Amino acid sequence: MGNWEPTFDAAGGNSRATEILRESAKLFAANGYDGTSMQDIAAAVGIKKASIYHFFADKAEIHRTIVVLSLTRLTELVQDRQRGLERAADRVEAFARAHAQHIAESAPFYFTAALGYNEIIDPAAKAKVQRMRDGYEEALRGIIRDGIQAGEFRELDVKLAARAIISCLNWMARWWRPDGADSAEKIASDYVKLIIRGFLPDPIE
Amino acid sequence: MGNWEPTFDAAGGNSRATEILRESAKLFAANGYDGTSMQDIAAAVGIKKASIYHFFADKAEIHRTIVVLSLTRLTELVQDRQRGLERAADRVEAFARAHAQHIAESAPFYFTAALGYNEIIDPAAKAKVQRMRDGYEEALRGIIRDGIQAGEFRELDVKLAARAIISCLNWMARWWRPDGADSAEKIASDYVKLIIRGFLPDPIE
DNA sequence: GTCTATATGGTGATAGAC
DNA sequence: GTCTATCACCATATAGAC
Repeated sequence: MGNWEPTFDAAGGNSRATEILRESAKLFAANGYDGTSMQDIAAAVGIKKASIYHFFADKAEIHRTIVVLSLTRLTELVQDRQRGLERAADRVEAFARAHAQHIAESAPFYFTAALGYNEIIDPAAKAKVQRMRDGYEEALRGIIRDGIQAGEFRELDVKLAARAIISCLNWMARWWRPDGADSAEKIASDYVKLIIRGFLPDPIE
Repeated sequence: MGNWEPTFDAAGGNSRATEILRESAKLFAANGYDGTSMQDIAAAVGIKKASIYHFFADKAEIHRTIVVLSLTRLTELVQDRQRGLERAADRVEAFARAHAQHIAESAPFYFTAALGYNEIIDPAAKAKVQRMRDGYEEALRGIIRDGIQAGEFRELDVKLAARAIISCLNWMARWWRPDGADSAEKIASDYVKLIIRGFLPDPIE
C-alpha cells in the first residue's frame, strides 16, 4: 500500500511485529487510540490478543513505536526530496510534496504520527517526538532562510512562514482522502505556490 | 473565562446543565472524548454521575451540544467582525482575528468543536455540523471573491485560499497556549498578512 | 510463539428511594 | 434534582499449558 511499510522492519526485523504495527496504525487512525482495543488489533492480524504481548509490553508501546517510525520516515523523505534543487521556491515545494506523499502513502500511519502523539504518556518518548518534530520544522525554516539570503524571498518572519506551510500540510492529513479529486501532492504544491506568490495582483506597469 | 460561556445558557437556561457543558468541554479538550468518563465530569461539577443523566440522555449528547454551540458562536463572531470593513484584506484579517479570539476565549471548547467533531456518530447531528462548517468556510470564500472582483486580489483559487487560511487557524488551536509570547489574535493577523503579501520581494524598479 | 482461561477494574447507563 | 446501589459489559493485562 505504500513504501512506508518496509520501514517497519527496522522495528526488530520480526515479521509478526511488523504486522501488528501496520494493522494497529490503520486502526488507530480510523478509530483513535482509545477506540482501538487489543482485541481489534489481534483480530486484524489474525491472532489472539494475548499473543500481542509477546512482542510489545503494552498498548502504549505499540503506539509509541508507530509514531517514532512515521516521523523518522517523514523527516528522511522531506530532506531527500528537496536536496539538490537550486531555487528556494522549488525546495519548499519539494518539501511539501514529500510531506504530502507521506500522507498519501500512509494516511492512517501518518495521521497517528502527526496528530495523535498527544497520546504518548511516557515523558522520555514524548520529549523525543517533540525533538523530532522540531527538527522537521527547522529543516523547512532553513530552506526559507536560504531563500531570503539569496534574495529570492523578501525579509519575512521565517518561523511564521514555516508554520503556515506546515499547518496546511498537517490539516490536510485531517481531511484529505485518496478518492478525492486531487492528489495530495498536487494540493500541497498548490498551497505552496499560492502562499509564496500571495494574493495581490501584479503591480500595474 | 470567556464570553462563550453565556451562549451555553441557550441550552435550556438551566444553570446546572450549563455547568456540565462547561466542565465537559474542558475535559474533552484536555483528555479527549474517550479519555473523559462520566465520573470525571461529575467530579468536576461536584455531583454524582447518575445526576448527569437528568440533564442529558447520554455522553454523546453532551459532546454534540458543545460542538453545535461552539460552532454557532464561531460563525456569529467571524461574520460580525468583518462586516462594515471595506478592503477585502482587512475583512480577511478581521475574520481570522475573530476566529483566533474564539480560540483564545474558549480554547478547550473550541478545540472540541473544530477538531473533535469526528466523534459525532449520530448521522443527523453530523450532517448539521458539516453544514455549519461549510457555511463558515463559505463566508471566507465570499470575502476573497469580493476582493478579486474589486481588483484587490489577483485571480486565484478561492477554495484553496480560504482553506489555507483556515488550516493555519485550525492548526493554531492545536498548539497555541495562553501563556505563549504572542496573543492568538496577533498570530492570526500575522498569518493573514504573510499569506496575502506572499514571500516574494518587491519587483526591482 | 500462540493459545485458553482468567484476574481486575473501569465504563456507560439504569432503577428506584428521597 | 440528587442520591445509593447495581447491572452488564468490555477493557488491559497476566498466568501458564502446549
